[in-house]
Amino acid sequence: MTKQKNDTPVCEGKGAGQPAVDQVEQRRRKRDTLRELGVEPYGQRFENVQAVADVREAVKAVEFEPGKRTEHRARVAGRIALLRLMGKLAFVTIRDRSGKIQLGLSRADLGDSWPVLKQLDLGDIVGAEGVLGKTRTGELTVWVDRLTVLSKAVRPPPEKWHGLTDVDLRYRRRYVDLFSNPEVLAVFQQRSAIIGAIRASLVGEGYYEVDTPVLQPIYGGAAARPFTTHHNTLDMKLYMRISPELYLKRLLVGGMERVFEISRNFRNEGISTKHNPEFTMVELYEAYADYNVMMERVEQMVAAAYDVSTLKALPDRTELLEREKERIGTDQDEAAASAYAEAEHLAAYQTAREGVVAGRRMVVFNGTVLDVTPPWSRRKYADLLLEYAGVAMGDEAAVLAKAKELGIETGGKDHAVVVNTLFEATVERQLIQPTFVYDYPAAICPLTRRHPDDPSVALRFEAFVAGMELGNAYTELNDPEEQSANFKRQVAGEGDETMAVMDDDFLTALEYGMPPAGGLGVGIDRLVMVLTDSASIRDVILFPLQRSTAATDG
RNA sequence: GGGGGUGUAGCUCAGUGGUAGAGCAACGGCCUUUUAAGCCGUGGGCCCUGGGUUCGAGUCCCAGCACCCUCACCA
Repeated sequence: MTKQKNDTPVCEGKGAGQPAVDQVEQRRRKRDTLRELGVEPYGQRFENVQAVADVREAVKAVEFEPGKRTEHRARVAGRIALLRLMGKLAFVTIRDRSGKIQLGLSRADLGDSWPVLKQLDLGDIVGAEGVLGKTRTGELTVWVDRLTVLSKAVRPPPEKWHGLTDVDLRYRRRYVDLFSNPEVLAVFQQRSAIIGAIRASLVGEGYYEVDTPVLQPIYGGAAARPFTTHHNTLDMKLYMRISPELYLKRLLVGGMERVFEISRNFRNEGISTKHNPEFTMVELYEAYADYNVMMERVEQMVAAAYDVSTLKALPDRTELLEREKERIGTDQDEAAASAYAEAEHLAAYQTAREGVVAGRRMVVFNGTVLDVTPPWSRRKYADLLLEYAGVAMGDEAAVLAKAKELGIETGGKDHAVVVNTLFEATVERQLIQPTFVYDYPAAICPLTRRHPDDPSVALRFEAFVAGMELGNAYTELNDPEEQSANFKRQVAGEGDETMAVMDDDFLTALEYGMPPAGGLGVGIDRLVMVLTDSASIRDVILFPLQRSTAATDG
């Protein structure tokens, strides 16, 4: 749909009289008029700009007399969100990264610059300087004496109240989504803060941040199909990494005893609200630790991430929903069920807010209240399987019977694989509150040390939140013989954890001696989803993969 | 891959087989403290694409394309 419409150039005039001119053409004309007025429509550096939020903060304590101006000056810049021209006076609301502020412009103040105003449109970027005041209605206003055009937008922005809602277009033109939907911008600002907090948290524990290859001759560390590519000069087949694991462990061998990487991984698998072909993990390894330490690291990182994001987000989102509810209330035939759902959602926010007041770290995700305050619940894999599937992990007959009952394919599959499929089908979606599930069937954990008291299980845990896998961790296997044997089984295609090629160099590294260690990967995108109440992974990835690249136009 | 849904003006959306609609945005006019500003007027459409049924299709049928939800698959 986008292609067809946007390729249409200027609308042709129908019938007699004036030719019909589309909005882009109108704006181009205004751009030209600006040049005729001696105003360059694409400005340059605009110095000493204050963020709108900083302007507000600076005069927080000032007592304004409504209708009067003060001596406080402000210099701001942003995109025009609202434009109201009234004869010799205009109000222009601009938005920058930190918020909105109103500009007041009068012909008396602007003098010769006044005609410039008529050439401005919604979506243009302007700079303005003037004195602060409040209108009779109490709105903080910059009474502009100098107006600078910084960028003329020749395309009109989306409708000002609803913004851009077409999901496809929002992802394809994320830049429009970002400037027209402030809550989207807020999500990505929080994402930035969350990654910063995780980084700071690990650096504070003495971790080194490293970068390991994205282009790998041998892929490993996870069971997923890779994207393949080719290097021309070396005439070499390469894979985009599916995991940084095997490289980070080499660094443990090298003596970097605490390392982490914020790693973009690429998996050539299905796309869903929880899966994007490229996604971000923080993966870390800590010598002399084990998976119990890794549980603490998860709790610590999530707490750090929470502290920089949700405390701010909670009231904002509540306000947003209240506004939404109000809007629905005014639309007469809007489904009452929808309003009810919103009310339920608000109730969840209320509960979360009360929890926060009581000192808990609580969020609302998809309408469910989650408490991510450490410590999280720790549950043994086998116990959960017994509880939700009603079968003992070691009881092959019972596991098979239950799997068949649920329509799970079992033919020719390893017992551990059947067990895990059963686990995924019965247990995972029940794990709403943050939970560490530990001691997985050993056969599905080729990189994990086995339990010293029970070799059928491995020292691995996965972290679940809202029925979604958030992280995965092991007490790392550092025995090269055992690792070699596990790899051989994988290459042979056993246990559903296949590997294309043996990574001999990794085994060589282990033979030099890798310290015992705990290792952990946490899905950043999913964590951001939970902390920003985003229902789809595409809402926390700036440019999620979309079909068809032909949609761009001039 | 299965099931369900959506696709109409720049944006958000109505539309009952019979000449294509609203709000916002745009254009013209009035207006010096407005609040999603208002009032008067004007322009703007390959109704996703391709077939079919029909005297007549935005509407009904079939196929396709794109997106969303869901199930399946998926460390």
